[in-house]
Amino acid sequence: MAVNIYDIAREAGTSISTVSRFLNNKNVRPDTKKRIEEVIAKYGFKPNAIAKGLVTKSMKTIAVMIVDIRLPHYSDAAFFIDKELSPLGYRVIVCNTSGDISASIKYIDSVLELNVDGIIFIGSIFNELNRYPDVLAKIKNIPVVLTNGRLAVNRCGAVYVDDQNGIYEATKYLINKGRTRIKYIQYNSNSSASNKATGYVRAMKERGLSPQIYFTNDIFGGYEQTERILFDCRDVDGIISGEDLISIGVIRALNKEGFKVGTDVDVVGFNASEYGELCSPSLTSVDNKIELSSKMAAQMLKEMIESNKDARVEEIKTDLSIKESA
Amino acid sequence: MAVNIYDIAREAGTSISTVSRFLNNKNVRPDTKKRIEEVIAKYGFKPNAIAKGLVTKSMKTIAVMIVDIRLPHYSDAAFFIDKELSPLGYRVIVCNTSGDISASIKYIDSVLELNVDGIIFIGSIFNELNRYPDVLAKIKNIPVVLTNGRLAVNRCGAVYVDDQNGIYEATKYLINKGRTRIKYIQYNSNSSASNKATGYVRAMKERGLSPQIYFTNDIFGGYEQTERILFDCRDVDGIISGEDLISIGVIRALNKEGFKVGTDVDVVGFNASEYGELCSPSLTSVDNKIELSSKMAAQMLKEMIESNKDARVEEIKTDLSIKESA
DNA sequence: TTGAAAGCGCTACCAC
DNA sequence: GTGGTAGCGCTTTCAA
Repeated sequence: MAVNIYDIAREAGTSISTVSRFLNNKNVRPDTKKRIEEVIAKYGFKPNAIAKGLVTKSMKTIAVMIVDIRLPHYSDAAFFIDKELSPLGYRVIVCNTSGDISASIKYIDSVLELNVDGIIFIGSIFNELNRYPDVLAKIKNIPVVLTNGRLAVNRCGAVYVDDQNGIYEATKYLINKGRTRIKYIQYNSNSSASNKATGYVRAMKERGLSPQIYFTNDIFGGYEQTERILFDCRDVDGIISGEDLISIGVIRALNKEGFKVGTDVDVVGFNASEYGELCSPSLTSVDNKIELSSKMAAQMLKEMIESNKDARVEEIKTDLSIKESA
Repeated sequence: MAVNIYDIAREAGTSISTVSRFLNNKNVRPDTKKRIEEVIAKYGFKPNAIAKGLVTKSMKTIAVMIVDIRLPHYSDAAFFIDKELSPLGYRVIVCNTSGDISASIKYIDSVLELNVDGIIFIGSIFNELNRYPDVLAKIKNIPVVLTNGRLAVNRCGAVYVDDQNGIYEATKYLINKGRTRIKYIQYNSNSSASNKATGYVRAMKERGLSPQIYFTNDIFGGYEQTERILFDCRDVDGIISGEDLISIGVIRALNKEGFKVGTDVDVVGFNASEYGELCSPSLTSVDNKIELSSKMAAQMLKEMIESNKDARVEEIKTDLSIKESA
């Protein structure tokens, strides 16, 4: 049905070898080239990537493992990775692993069957894969890159964002502004979340202040949740959380209770997402450079795939993006 | 390096044909089956999907074309499509077309080379592809599904969400509450956006009220934008927009100016996204059933791929999700 | 139920 | 520079 390289060769009066060379920008005499070009244009011929992949072992396809594309942090990551790699001809397969490690493994199997050229894992949760030697064995021969993590395989690049220090600096910022009764809201209890919390605890203890952490599992912070937190927070002058959406919920609740956010009480978030502009006052937030880290991860994977470069480990420092809420 | 079907056959003392039959759940004698099973387990053998794809012409892969995965509406769509099709063994390739039709065409070419089994286009913007006969020609032989659109190709399913009626009903709701000075904020000027605006205009005119539309291109509604809108809106008692994020920005601005949203002035959004919970008062919004429509699109595509079913056209009605802002 | 062999559409090697 | 040909790892006839 669809035309193939044989059809093109026949009509151009040459061999499939020559057509193949043309397709791969190898040396072909100008006149032969011209004839091939014309026939290809005539039929709108596109070489079959599957057949090519079977020979070359590369499908020009990479997989991105993320927890949930609906969360701004992850959709940003997927977006910037796509933006970086699509122009280079790579196709991006997005896998919503839901933070469930057995689901992740299914996705890994699936993309491995497809012979993806590489995998990017977003988020420290994927460190858990180190506990599955059989999974590591499967991916030991293809390049992978993690953000905030590392896998015990041959070719594993990493982009670390110093989350802990980001929260540490944010806490110090509030303390330097004279805040002393600062609480931290921890979303989830995975390693990434507790890592951030540790930054807060460190900063508090350094100044002789006593840290206090609240836990939540609802990122959109239902009223009950934020109200409960507020109930405990009447004596608070600073609130930091590890996710912008949570801090935005806190601001909403504080507004409702009549607190002047940014004056009576400071609020700081994490991610510096655009959503921080949706609340009033706008949200001061730790900027963990999602665009930069995603691009670096993509770039790193590309280099590992194409130039067989050694795995690198890169570090990124966060900034504090100061707006109105602190 | 990796084991293949030949290795399995040899070690199981049978032929590759039989191993292939086993892999595809065809008839194999129990004892042969058992031997094959054991060898496969021993090596953790996974059949190569590329080789399989070359023969079967199916890679069990589908593509989703969306404008920008960072927008909640689209990331929801991608999430629910993945959730629906991944368990069935399909891999989902996400393409951020950026609303640029020539970028879309590049993505289409790319996934077509991969012989994807089908394509889902999210959003009416992809109706524009009808103006490119050469593009239509390329996809005329694979099943496609659009939400809020239709392509002039053989096998094109569609899931329509009646956006226009959703806004129409929302407008009538405000009018029935006694609001008369209702404005509409239109984001973008593509067919989807103007379609929604039309619903507003229809409802206003039916009641003899004069419609008034503001335009914006910034979905996160910078202050300047919302303030400008507000400047013109001092005589307003209702504001409707075609995107939740815009309405949330409006609420923030109104709060700041001292308006009592839900009392002095009603605000209605569109999408009924969870972000509507992030503002105070919480956002009343047209629920366009993104989860349902995404699942239906995925289901429809799957049926077209697997059972060669005829293309269907389905319609979904919106609801008005009433919260505090109206 | 099983095995042999052709073929899917390419790339890459070898000889010319 | 070009053409012939052997695979890549599967599925799918066709015979047995």
